[in-house]
Amino acid sequence: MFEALLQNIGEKIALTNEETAQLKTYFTPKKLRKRQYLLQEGDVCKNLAFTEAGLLRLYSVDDKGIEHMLQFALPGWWVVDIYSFLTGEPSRFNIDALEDSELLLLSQENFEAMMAALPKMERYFRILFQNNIIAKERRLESAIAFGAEERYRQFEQAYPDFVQRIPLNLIASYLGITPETLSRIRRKLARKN
Amino acid sequence: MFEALLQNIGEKIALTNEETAQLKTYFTPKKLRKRQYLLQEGDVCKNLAFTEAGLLRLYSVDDKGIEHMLQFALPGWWVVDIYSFLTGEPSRFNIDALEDSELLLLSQENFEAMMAALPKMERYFRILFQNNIIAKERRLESAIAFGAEERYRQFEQAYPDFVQRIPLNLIASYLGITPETLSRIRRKLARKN
DNA sequence: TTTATCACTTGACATTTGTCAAGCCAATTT
DNA sequence: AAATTGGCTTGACAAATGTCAAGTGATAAA
Repeated sequence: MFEALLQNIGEKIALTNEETAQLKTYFTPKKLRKRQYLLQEGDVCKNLAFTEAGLLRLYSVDDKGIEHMLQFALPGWWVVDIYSFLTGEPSRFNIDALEDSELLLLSQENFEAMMAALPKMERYFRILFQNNIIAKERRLESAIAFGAEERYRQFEQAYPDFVQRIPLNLIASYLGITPETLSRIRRKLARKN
Repeated sequence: MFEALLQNIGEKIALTNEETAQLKTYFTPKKLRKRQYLLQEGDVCKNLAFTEAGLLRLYSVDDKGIEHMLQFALPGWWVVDIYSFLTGEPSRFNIDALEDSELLLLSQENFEAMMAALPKMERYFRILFQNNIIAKERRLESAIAFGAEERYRQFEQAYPDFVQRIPLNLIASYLGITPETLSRIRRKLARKN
């Protein structure tokens, strides 16, 4: 139930057995069915969510009803609308499950209690935020500096797991292109090899 | 010399006069001339840099020698290659001055000493990182969900100062379009009003 | 088992954006 | 003061990507 979370934390900081036992008390397990919402736009995002099993997506819907994938969350990944979480304002995003999933939820109250009780976790989250910034910088650079084909190649290289697990129409959206364009790119790349 | 920095910090946390005096000791002032590098690709980014006056840019250069603007820094903004700063690896980015500028530099060593001596600054930087993530999420969404014209309109709205201060060819690069396309978009928008 | 839906691909055509070249004007350098 | 460079715009054409429709096969629902 906590395997993926403890492994993720263990990669960044060392916790004693007592600390680990205490840490678990701050999290609330939650199961989602495929297509079930964790967060719906207009609601406040009240939890940080860690993915223990399954697959989630965070996306927005524009004026025309078109969905734009902004993030996927495989096991080992956190997913949250950080703006809504921090400000308490209603979110512009949706989070739902692409497969039946198991999450560990951390409310803001518990987040702060945990930080107070386990100051090592400040370091864990600072590293997490920093890694998040680095990943976003890479993705931003990809988005503005490269065409669709190169963005797909970089995506395949960075996230080989994703291409197996996630529908191509959602990957296309994540890359900012249409499914037709992605299909043509894949055909072209397949012919090159 | 520290006005913009202290104002920026004061917006997020409260420091006593003693703490403020101590804080200043961790920073090294630096002046850059227009076009002078702060960071050149291949070098390690050793400092967090706060912009007291002037204007900087952070950019990469691709295989074809084309520059891609990733960030601008007006007074009140920090600029750093966070990956290189944290890992000590050579940077893929460049930082230089678009105008004569004054910076306050914070080395990694001083960064950690300051955190130890002034734990309030953990909160300041956590808020900074969080705000950074939020801004990048907005920008990513803009990049993948909207066409060039809409991205320019959002940029104008979010950063009215930038359009006055920054050459249009650099803004075009930041938006992931060519100067010609930006020029046509501006002409079209001017005709709508 | 049958029907419906979803994911994916392909063709034909439209739109957006890029490339190249040229010209103008302001700013900078000599 | 003159020459050079940089910033910006515009025209003509090319390339990349989007849109719409149709078809196939797998998966899910009835």
